[in-house]
Amino acid sequence: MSPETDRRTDCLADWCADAEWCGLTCALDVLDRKWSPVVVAVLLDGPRGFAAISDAVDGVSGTVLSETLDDLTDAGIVERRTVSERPHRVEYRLTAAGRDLEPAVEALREWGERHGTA
Amino acid sequence: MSPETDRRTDCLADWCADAEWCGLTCALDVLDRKWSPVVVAVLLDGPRGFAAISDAVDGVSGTVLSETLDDLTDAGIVERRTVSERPHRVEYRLTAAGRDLEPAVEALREWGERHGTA
DNA sequence: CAGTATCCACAAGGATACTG
DNA sequence: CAGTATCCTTGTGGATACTG
Repeated sequence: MSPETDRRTDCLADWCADAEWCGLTCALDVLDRKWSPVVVAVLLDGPRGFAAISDAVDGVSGTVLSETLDDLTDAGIVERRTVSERPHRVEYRLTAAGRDLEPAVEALREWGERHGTA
Repeated sequence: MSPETDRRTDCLADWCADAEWCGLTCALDVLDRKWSPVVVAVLLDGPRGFAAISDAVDGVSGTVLSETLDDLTDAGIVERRTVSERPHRVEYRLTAAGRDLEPAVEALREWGERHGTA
């Protein structure tokens, strides 16, 4: 009954207890934050600046959006590009791994369209 | 700038601010809890009792699993069936809406298999 | 504009003990 | 076995103010 027995040690999610659901838990770990999937969905339409994302994702605070983008960047899903301009601008775009999330995000969105209404 | 302008009032998620991502936010709202998607994944393999789910989802406490199943039941994703036996037994199974989550869960799991390893 | 630094509030997970 | 009732701790979101 040792919890380590069938645990995937190469899994990014530290709460992945059993190998059976490791893929799922890893994906969930990356999209753990409330707004992460929505941000990914926004960026699937193309690169955006901070303000554009903030506008598209109505309801998120600047602080949290910043943290969310940081986490997504650390996870290798989002890439930051600082544009040397005045005023200061930063562009966020999905990496290949990020774009690869499209089927999952799409599937979730479609489910919501079908079942998520009262 | 009224936040209510383009908000889908028929969306189950109360934090769905704009119609654009309503489907996605609704789905996320339903799978909001840490273990919800994993529980759904387990039940995609067929109906299970409380103990069986608890065993399959290694790492979750009884309290939280109970709450998770309650929420999923309220959301119309899981169905409870009490089996009149001794000792007391309860069976959980996915509803049609729950089974309809399979593509999304599968897509997430596949992404994790591809990208979620260190 | 694009953040960072605090501070606060609340929700959710976990442990334990108890009940039908 | 299948929960429910507490209690505790942490994580996360949000507001505000400040910096480059």
